[in-house]
Amino acid sequence: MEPSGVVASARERVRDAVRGEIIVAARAQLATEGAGALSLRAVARELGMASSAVYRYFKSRDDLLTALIVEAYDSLGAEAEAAATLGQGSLEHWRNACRAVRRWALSRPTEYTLIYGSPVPGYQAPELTVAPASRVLFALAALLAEANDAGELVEDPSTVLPTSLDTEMRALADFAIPGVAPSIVAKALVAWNQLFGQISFEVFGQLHGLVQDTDAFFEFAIDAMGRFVGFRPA
Amino acid sequence: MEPSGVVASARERVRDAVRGEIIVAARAQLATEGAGALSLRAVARELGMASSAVYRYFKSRDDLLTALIVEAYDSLGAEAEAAATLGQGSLEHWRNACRAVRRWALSRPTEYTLIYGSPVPGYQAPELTVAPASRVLFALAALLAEANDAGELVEDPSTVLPTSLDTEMRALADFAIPGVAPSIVAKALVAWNQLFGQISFEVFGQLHGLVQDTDAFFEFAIDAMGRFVGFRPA
DNA sequence: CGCAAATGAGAGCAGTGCTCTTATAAAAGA
DNA sequence: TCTTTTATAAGAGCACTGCTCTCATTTGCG
Repeated sequence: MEPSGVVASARERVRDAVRGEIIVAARAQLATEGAGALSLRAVARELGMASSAVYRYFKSRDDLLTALIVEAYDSLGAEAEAAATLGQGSLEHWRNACRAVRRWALSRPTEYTLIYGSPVPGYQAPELTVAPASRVLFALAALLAEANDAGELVEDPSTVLPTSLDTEMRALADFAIPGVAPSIVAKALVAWNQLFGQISFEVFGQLHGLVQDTDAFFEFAIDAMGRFVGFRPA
Repeated sequence: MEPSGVVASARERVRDAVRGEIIVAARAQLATEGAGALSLRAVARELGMASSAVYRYFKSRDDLLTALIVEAYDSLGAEAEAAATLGQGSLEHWRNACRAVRRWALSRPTEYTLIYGSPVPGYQAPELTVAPASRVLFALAALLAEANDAGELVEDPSTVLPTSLDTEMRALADFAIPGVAPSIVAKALVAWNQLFGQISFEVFGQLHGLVQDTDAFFEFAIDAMGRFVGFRPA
């Protein structure tokens, strides 16, 4: 009999509870041990169950990893979405969104590593991770669209795109942020890469010895990149 | 007896040869299997020797990993250094250096992942990796210094730094690129993060479905960021 | 030539992901 | 209520991993 979906049977509820416990334990182990060192057996030990029992809930280690990845993407996406409407003016919205992403990354570094670091060896992200993975980008796109509607996005006429890129950016704009100029879309993508590049470098320790006041440097970067994209300062 | 260093004894030469063979086999396995899946036993099998014998040459798996990392850093550094003097004008030098980094990354993705992706679980980079890791950054710094000396670097007076960042960037400039304005140093670091952020996103597949013509997009980015830093177009 | 050092091979330990069979508990049907 | 079906748990086992030990062999140097 197919479960009705909304109303969960007693068995289903306890099953979901166990699933949740496994995920919690796995996340704890992830935080302490690191991404690829996530061991199903260790999680099982932690929970006092046989390793084989865990396979009733996750058919493979990658399956468990996927659950963690989806959770991380969703958590980060929610933070970014919430922050993208804070403050006054588009530039401040942009900055707050960036700050939210960084704050999340620094508070949950192993999970940031999981989703924005190198792919875990042998792991292939399944289809269902695509949607949650896009949330941050969509939040930034919405930000862009609002700024454009409010007239707070100025286009630099000296920015020229080659035709191939122009048509691509135009298509991208039509899909997600109608009305925004192709050159601004391209710049926004550049800024997006900058944002995650900088956060990754900070999380992965690549800034060590170069920059001490990472807070100030980050503020400088998001301000500069915000203006680069075309946000008009309030 | 300490080996004289320059002249290698017969034993030392064959030892170095075996070491080299192991590294080659390891790199091959790295390329096919991925970063964290590098197995000492597998490379031993490949070379037809017992796994325990490999431990005569590398005292741990991390030790072998370090050798690969150093080799990768040096290879990338050499490419960047060579490219940073190609072409006419600072902006073109900058662009060629960026192109070289990207070309290297795309041609050796697993090794790029090894050095710029998430740290391998449980692996702690030893001190001796610091120097080769800095080569790319130093190449870019030299580029900046030359551009500044040639008067091809213009400072945007509207760029203001907070005092803490100003002193830091000034100290950084004094150390590596004397004469370059603090605001330009900060912008160069932003551009550096952008460069590796974009390349990482491309290598890790995060650009999939967003940008098709990654070549054109990269050209746009390095041109835009080059101007952002202050390189005067030739 | 002989000796000491370097090397190779093998066994073994503790760990991993994963699969299989067997036992048990719980829900569903008669 | 009793039986049957189904989900879960447990354990053994396979093939693999990094790494350490011992023991035999080779090899180069004095």
